Amino acid sequence: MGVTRQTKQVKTLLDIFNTENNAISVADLVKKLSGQMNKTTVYRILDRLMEDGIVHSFVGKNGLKWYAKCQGCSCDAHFDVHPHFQCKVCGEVSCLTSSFKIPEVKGYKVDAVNLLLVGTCSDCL
Amino acid sequence: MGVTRQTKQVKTLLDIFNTENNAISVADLVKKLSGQMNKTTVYRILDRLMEDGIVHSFVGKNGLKWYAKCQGCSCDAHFDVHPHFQCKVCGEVSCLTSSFKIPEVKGYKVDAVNLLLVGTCSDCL
DNA sequence: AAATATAATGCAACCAAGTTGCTTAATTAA
DNA sequence: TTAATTAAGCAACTTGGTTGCATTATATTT
Ligand SMILES: [Mn+2]
Ligand SMILES: [Mn+2]
Ligand SMILES: [Zn+2]
Ligand SMILES: [Zn+2]
Repeated sequence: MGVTRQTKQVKTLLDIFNTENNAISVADLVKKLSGQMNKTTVYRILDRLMEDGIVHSFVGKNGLKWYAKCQGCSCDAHFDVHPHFQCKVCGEVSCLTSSFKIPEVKGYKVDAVNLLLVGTCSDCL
Repeated sequence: MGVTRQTKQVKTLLDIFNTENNAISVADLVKKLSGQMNKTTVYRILDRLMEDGIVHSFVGKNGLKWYAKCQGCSCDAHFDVHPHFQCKVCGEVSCLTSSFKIPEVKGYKVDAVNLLLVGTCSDCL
């Protein structure tokens, strides 16, 4: 299990994910929380929250790690497989609700799919 | 235009991409070529080769940058839009020939798609 | 075959993201 | 309230990637 103690820092992180609709990069979190919390703490809490199925992570177009809140996941399995969208203009990253089928590739066994759409979001169009 | 002079270092890089079927991470290239070539040079040549449509780049599942040879691209446009596959066992990354249609998302303008399949390759099954 | 112009390399220093080991503090249970 | 132990802080480190500038090598001109 991931989080076992309800520390002030865990509450802070949970609050951020509960009020924020979009995904957040770890780098941004560390910056935003500098002074409140050590960056090592941020990384470790995110790890634990992911173990618990509270958040999920993925890699953005520049190789940075992003986190977003899960919808209906548990510590046993991450169910919400979905694409992500990254806006080239404002930089915002969001989870898309549209599902997609895992493509079959002959000779390969596909376990996970990372689908990142890059373009311009509705606000920036 | 990217490459204008046929230096020893450029030839070395081109030779690697012409003999290697799979994608190569920049980190691996820098390691493999250490002693032969400065890492700054590796990064800069890769940039130029990409400008010329000779190689293309993408981000692997751990956020590392990978390069692979293009098929039929020019300095004007990178045409070969395709998914990539990363094997969790041996770590190899390869370009998939299967094409896919760019998904439409209401309200968004999608310019590029990064599709990375993660699983087990035929050698490791 | 020099001389020239300048593209490209090497080097060192730097930056940013992420990790590790260990000490100290805070939460929870007894 | 004490004790057990999870979790936070801190500092040092690692790795991938970038930048500025001096030097070298390529291609072109004379
Ligand atoms: Mn998501
Ligand atoms: Mn490819
Ligand atoms: Zn936007
Ligand atoms: Zn494999």
